[in-house]
Amino acid sequence: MDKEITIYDIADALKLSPATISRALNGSDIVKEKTRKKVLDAAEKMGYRVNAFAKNIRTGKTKTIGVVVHELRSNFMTSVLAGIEKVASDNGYDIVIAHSSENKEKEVQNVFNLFNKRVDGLLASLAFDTADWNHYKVFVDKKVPVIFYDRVFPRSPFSNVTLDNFKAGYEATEHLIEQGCRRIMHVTGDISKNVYLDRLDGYKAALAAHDIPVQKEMIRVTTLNEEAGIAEADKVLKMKARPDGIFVTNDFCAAVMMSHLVEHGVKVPQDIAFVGFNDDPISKIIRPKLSTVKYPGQQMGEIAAQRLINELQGQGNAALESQIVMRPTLIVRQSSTKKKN
Amino acid sequence: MDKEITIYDIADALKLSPATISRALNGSDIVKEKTRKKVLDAAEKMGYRVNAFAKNIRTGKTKTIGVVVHELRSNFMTSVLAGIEKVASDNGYDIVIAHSSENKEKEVQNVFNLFNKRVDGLLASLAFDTADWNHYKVFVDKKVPVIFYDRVFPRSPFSNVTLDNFKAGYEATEHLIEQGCRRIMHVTGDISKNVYLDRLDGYKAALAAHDIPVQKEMIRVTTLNEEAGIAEADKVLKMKARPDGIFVTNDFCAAVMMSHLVEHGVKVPQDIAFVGFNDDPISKIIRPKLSTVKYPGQQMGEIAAQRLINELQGQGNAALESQIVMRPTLIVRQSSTKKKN
DNA sequence: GTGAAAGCGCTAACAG
DNA sequence: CTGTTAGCGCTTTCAC
Repeated sequence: MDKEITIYDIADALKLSPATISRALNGSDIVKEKTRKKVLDAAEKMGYRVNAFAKNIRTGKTKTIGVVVHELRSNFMTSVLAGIEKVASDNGYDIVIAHSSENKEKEVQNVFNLFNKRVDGLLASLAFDTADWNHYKVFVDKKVPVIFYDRVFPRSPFSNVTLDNFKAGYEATEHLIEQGCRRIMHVTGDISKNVYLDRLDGYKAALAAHDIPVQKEMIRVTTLNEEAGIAEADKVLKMKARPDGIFVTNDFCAAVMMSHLVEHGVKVPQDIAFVGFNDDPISKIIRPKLSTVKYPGQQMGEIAAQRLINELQGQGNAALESQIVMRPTLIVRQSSTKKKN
Repeated sequence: MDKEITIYDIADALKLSPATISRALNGSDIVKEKTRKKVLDAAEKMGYRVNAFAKNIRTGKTKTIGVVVHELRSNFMTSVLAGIEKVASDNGYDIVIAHSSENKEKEVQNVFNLFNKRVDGLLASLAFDTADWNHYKVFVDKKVPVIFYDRVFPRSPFSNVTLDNFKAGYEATEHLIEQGCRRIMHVTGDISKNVYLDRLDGYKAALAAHDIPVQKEMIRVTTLNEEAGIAEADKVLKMKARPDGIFVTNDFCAAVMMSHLVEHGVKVPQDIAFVGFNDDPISKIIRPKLSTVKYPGQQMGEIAAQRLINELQGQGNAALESQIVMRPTLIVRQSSTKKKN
């Protein structure tokens, strides 16, 4: 009961050769239908399980794709993962998740780890402070395909799947303008990341389109965590000329800021309108409910995984569609509704 | 550049035997210091990377532990994972995470998957609707150690690490009683899980200790999601005799209920005091801030992982300490503070 | 259709 | 201290 069953055991039991067992198990079409059945039955009955290592060592393939995530704690990310998992398992691939907790060191370590595990391909989203792609070079060297999703390198030779962050930033900002805001603050994250840089550009473009000057002091680059939310709220309270609208690129941070301001007598949306980002559950629970930008995480995962698998199976048009950009949706709730309909 | 470097290549280059290379690479102490250095240098220079499969197939060990999580989306869970990761990597183990999204089918599939991947040991927390442990039997049969954490089987032959849910339930309820509540509602999850059953028992015991009768209609078994929160809040609104305190075993659901009630004119904590569970970030953002029960996720992860590794290394006292229970802390915020100090 | 045999990269006796 | 040798379980020519 302790010993593993191997194809040799099945071969012995059936008076066949290991080669035939192997062929039958792998659905080779040159084995007689009757034999195949017999083998499959025996395998089942004897409790046979492939030894993936032995298989991998021979084939050089692992049928596994690695997924590097920068953070697990978000709704968006779990949706993306769900999408990846779906497509992967539909195509017979396993996935192994490595999460870097927004930490570059960990990301580097994880990437090497996945490389050593010999994943067939890699899907990755960058940690907050990842600035170079040296650690992905091993994959390039061995010609193991890598596709980035969500947080990608601004200008890199890799394929990637992203949200249209520019458009998202533009629409969120324009929405605030349409609600009558003129002094719009933008609270965002590290703009060396495409994600935040593009949203910022969208914000600027929307202001420009409506002839509102961009003011440097209204653009706040922060860590987007709880402390940052409180700190920024405090700064707003101290401003002589407060903003009348704030676009924060993260719901959690937006919620913190908003609560803090409300607690200090600011009326939302009347004094200051708010728009967040992500459609996190928190946006529906907080009062006033937070307007936000939603994007299709599950589909992003599905698309990224499908492209990787296509490439693995040699059907890749990587060169033809190396950048895929997905469209966001603005969700308007009370926090930004100054005008009643 | 495309070909993998093997220990044979190094052996050839250095005019040594593969065995010596292997020994040097694995830090065996019977190899001469000078040779070891030479080998390590060469390996580095030639770009050698172990082939984990070849290694695993020989040793029968993968130096990998599988982690089954019922849900990733919580703060608590990511803390647990961080703890597991820390201990694992300190001991030279990799971890592979499989998440079941509260879905039994997926859990079953993940467990088999990890089994096939030949993890050396398993840490698992059960999905919402997992009721039997048939899928873990393969591990038992092959004597691969499994330790459950957080969500465990109420009465099972496995070791586990849990929160003292009874105590948590007791303290949360007693706190409400001390604040003057007498009609205390308990909103919780599936009580076939230890987690919820024990909290319920704690709730009942606290009521009993204060001579408050337990009323069946005040105990609500729900799914603890958003819809459940709204539905329960609606039911409360329709009650002739409303509760004056509610203990919800999940912060998110508590927040939803609370918001909904407040929106319908209920004053929190004056009319109804609230206590949640988990110390989720949301508990600090919502107004009034939510009292809650916090527990040490990171330590739970560390302890679970350490115990598993001890067992793997034959230092296990599994029989002696098969159940480890961790102590929760009640965090009092505005949502339950009826009495001012 | 099936079998025999070689070998993937590595480790673990057993010698020396 | 180092080398020789024999597999681990599987796939894959090449024969039959």
